[in-house]
Amino acid sequence: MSTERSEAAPRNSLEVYRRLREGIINGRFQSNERLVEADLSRMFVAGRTAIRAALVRLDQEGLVAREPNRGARVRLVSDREALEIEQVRVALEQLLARQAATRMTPADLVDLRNILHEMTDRVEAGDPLGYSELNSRFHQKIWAIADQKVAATLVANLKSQSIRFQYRTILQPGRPHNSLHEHRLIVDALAAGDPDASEAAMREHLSRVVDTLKSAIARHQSH
Amino acid sequence: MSTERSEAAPRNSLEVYRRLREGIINGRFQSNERLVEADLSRMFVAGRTAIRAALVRLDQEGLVAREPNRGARVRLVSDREALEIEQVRVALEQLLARQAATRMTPADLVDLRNILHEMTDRVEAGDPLGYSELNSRFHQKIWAIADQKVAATLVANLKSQSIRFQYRTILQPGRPHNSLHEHRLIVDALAAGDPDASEAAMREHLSRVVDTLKSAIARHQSH
DNA sequence: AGACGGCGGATTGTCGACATTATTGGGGAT
DNA sequence: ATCCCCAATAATGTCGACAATCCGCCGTCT
Repeated sequence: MSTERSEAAPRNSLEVYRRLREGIINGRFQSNERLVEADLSRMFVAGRTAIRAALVRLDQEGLVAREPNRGARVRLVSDREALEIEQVRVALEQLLARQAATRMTPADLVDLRNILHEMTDRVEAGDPLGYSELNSRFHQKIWAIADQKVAATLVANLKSQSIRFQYRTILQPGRPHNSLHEHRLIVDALAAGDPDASEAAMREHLSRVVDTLKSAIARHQSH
Repeated sequence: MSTERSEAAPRNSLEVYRRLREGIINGRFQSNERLVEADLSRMFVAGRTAIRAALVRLDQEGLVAREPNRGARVRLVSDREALEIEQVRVALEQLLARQAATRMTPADLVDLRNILHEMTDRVEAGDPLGYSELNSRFHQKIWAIADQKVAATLVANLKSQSIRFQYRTILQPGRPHNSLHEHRLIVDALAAGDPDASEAAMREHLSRVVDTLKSAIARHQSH
């Protein structure tokens, strides 16, 4: 099947890291698939040293699992862990929303409202994928406003780990409509510059996401 | 100065990683100190490959900073970043406390109360270092009860990064006494199995920690 | 037939040498 | 005297080869 997954040669190990990461995130490497260093060394043209460095990094990042003398494989995140990750995300995004409320500028507000309008269009057009994309941009915009590098980095990492579970929540019937409304409430609270309200709105929103993920997983397991 | 910091030879790179990590955390390598691979290779007896792997890991972990072609150095966390880290910790420990409240067993409660008693002793004995140690055990116990690996791992990592700032909060006059009271309130809420109250108590407690850290930093900067 | 033990292929871990890149210090020109 | 350029040096980045380890397979022994 994967006769040709190779690409043009990256010069340095940083490039290898980026490509491997990308490959894992968008599913070109299947979950739990073995990552043999020699193979990767051929696929990307770099030597094994570069591969090795990339794998160590991805291991620490939680995207691959490495067992001593037994090699590396794409890390499979269990349903249980996906839930944990989402719960942590709730906690962190609450913090970010709170912080963002105290730092909003009029320009930021315009940006958020614009994203909101586009989201409305996507919902009306029945385009869940486009909506999902905008959803990401919405949250990232809030991270940027909050200006908390530590929290933002952690959230971004978590997201890359649980990305495969994303579709399970987005594709729920009626979910985009509700989600859109929750986002509006968040923007209103941020616009008012109210930290408590912003945190609460974010919590409300992401708690719903956790709930739908929970039920989606439950349904998935009963099959 | 550092004529002899070397130790017995570790065989594998995992051991190198552990020792280097330990060395950074308890300050045997100063903040911002350059970490030259060849030197480390001699200090620990492993080859440069092992050192390299360890550095990559510690970089991803946030304990060392690596710039391409310019080497690695012990990462210096700024005052600002220490505050961010502590704020993130607040958010995560709230989640952990909430979760712990729903999972408490009678045995867990006994353990927590025991730690509390020991803490009382330390405060009365005027032993802030011993108190600090128990404080760590207290929180770790809650992490264990909560049984959320993702959140617990993140908090532990954050702690290792900001460990140098710890003493600034502990050594404030009157702080241990207040801290002890706050811990009692946390245990009470957990004993009642009340998630909201537990989360609130933890938030109250750690918010105070953030505040004292904030003022300690402000005082430190004015010098 | 089943279990134990050891051989062989495959894969990771380690090392030393070489290539590449930053930095520093000196020499020459203005 | 000052500035700029270039060589010398030191450190990192990369590679290929070798050693150590693990896994599956096969034969043998009970």
